[in-house]
Amino acid sequence: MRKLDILTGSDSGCSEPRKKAATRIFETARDLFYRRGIRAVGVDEIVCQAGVTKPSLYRSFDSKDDLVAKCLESFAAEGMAEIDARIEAAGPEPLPRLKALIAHYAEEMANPGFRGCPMSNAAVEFPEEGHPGRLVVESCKTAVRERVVGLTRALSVDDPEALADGLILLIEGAFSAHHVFGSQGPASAFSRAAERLISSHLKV
Amino acid sequence: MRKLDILTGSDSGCSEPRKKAATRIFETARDLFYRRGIRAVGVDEIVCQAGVTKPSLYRSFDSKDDLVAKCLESFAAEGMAEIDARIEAAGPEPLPRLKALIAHYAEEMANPGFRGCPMSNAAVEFPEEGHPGRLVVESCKTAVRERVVGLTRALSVDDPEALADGLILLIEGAFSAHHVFGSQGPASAFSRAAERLISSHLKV
DNA sequence: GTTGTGATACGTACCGTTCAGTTACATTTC
DNA sequence: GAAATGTAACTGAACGGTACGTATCACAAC
Repeated sequence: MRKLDILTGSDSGCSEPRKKAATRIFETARDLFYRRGIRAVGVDEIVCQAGVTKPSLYRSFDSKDDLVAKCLESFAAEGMAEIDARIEAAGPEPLPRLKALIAHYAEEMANPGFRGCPMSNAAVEFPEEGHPGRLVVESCKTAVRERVVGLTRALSVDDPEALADGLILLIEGAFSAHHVFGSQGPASAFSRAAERLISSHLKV
Repeated sequence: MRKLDILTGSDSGCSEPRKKAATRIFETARDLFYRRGIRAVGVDEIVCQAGVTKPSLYRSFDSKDDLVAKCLESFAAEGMAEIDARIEAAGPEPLPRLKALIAHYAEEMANPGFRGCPMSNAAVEFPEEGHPGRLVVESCKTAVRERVVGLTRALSVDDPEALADGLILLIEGAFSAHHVFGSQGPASAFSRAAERLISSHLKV
């Protein structure tokens, strides 16, 4: 249980005395897994690019799968914190909160380094039930779905669950379409489609 | 160029005299790649499950990547033929044709063996530009996008391109959401969301 | 103030396995 | 007698993973 403490790399002061091996490994793995895919990246490449050695990896992580799961957990926590912050910043009114969520995803996809959702990508790479990484993905996606349906239920719309799921389809679709078409493809229609879907549920 | 001829395995008659090695390899690879992922399946497993040997694989295919690309081509051709047939069967009216396309995807996702779109999955597994499999994916997705935009342009709607892209987001989103949530998740809202999006563009 | 000593952190070198791909040759099938 | 396939071994690289040696630092003892 203490293993994760080391990942923070809290050196408290000093002039960048080179991060701890575990931290370097973790950050490098996160980057490589996201950019190139998880199965496509071997542990040798991770330690090489992190400037450390393999035993350092296995001292801090039980296995590659463990490292994968911890990276995905990090992605999930980061993503959830971002959308929660974005929703809160939109104030108390339900509609602006929902639109803030849409805007957040639209901006995220406009980032130059964007290469889809790390969770959705992992779900494709690990179809086998029970994979440690898959569990993280499932709980994260479920949490997001609950956030969205929580927002639509606060709205005065017909069938808020259907609206929430429709919006999730648009979000996931934009993630996916980005892989093939980039940000100028169908993903560019994301915000407008989401707004249309919302208003079609609103005007009853 | 003759290599593909063998894949049809046209034995013309006889009582199932065991298919040709290339055919068995091809069909087995298609199945395994789709069910388990491309990177997760090795050539040894393919030839083992196909009941053939490795030299037979490399006599018919230049490499694993070549086999991957040919499998993806097959998926693409099959998919395109299905949606074209479905659209044609819907008659000459543009709206029923578009709705037939939506219905097709909805039915496809209801299949028990459904595990997302082979093309979209491959795009996640092979992010590197220029991969032989990726070229197939890109041309296929582009062709589908052209089909959809062709259908929406035939409709009297405002911004048919935006409608087409919105529908593509819903389709891709349903593919993607299916990986995590199965057919009972957000993907179940696919048809209704598509209909709402279409009518929101129609009533102008 | 130098010299033990133990714990932490890390690297060197290697393990066995699996990967994609190949070879030479024997066997089946038509 | 070709053409297609199987047998059995192999290559070299990459894979995930590990036994073991070494550097570093804190804290003590002398």
